[in-house]
Amino acid sequence: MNKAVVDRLREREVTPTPQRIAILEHVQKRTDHPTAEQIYEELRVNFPSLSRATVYNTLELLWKLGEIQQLTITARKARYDPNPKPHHHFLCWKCERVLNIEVSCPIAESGWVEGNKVEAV
Amino acid sequence: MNKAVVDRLREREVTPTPQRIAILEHVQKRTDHPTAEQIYEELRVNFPSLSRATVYNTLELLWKLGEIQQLTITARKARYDPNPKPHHHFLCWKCERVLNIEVSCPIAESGWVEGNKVEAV
DNA sequence: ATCTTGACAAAGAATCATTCCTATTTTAAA
DNA sequence: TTTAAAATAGGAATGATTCTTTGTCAAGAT
Repeated sequence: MNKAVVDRLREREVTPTPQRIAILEHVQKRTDHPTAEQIYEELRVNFPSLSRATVYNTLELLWKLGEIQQLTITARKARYDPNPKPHHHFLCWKCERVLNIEVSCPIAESGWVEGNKVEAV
Repeated sequence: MNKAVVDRLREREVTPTPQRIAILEHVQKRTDHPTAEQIYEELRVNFPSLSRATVYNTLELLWKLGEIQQLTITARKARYDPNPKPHHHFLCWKCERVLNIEVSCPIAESGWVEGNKVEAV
């Protein structure tokens, strides 16, 4: 149980349920970019009653709150990143791993393109 | 029946079937970034025997051949672009349209990042 | 302390894009 | 033409995600 995570949820006026705390803590601990299914499988070990739907709903909620980021770098499955700030990624087509990459990008930095607000890169 | 398209397929040692010709011609004509389903629905009007599986297989084939590009900018459905060269896109979350954007990008231009070959941006 | 209300979660059904399978048709080469 | 290989049609299967229903829990009112 992580006080910082609990406080963060309260600030956003979201009930800090055990499920939400566990999911946010878990994503924040990871340095890879897990899928919803991977998060579900790993949390299930110590949280057997956890439901897949709760994982999907919570990831969506945390993304909407700006606590985490959803990546659509792969065609079928979404991936999640504990860093909500827009930044670039690299997907290896062989090993399927996703890496953060540092590249200066005028669009990510300005947050605008052709008059449209950029929510993600 | 477009001779340039037929020749292009022959060059790649791929049988220029009516289905493949129709699909490649169709994608090349479009300036938006259609999904496989959209391509299927539109071609079906004049090609009623066309199968969804053929559309999927052909788009995959044309992508592997480097004739078109598959985009994974949206989480669920792939989209296709007649321009096979890596370039950047903008997705509007309201209208779902995808636009090409011009932005100078060291990664797209060099084709490499941290020792890895970049196949798409 | 008990009751009520609303938010949350669990479980599994439903959905939808995509892939797979197989019988049939088409193509290209001999 | 005949024939073997390649390609297609049609529909079933798959898999990620969303939806629906039912049950549970917590906070405030009685």
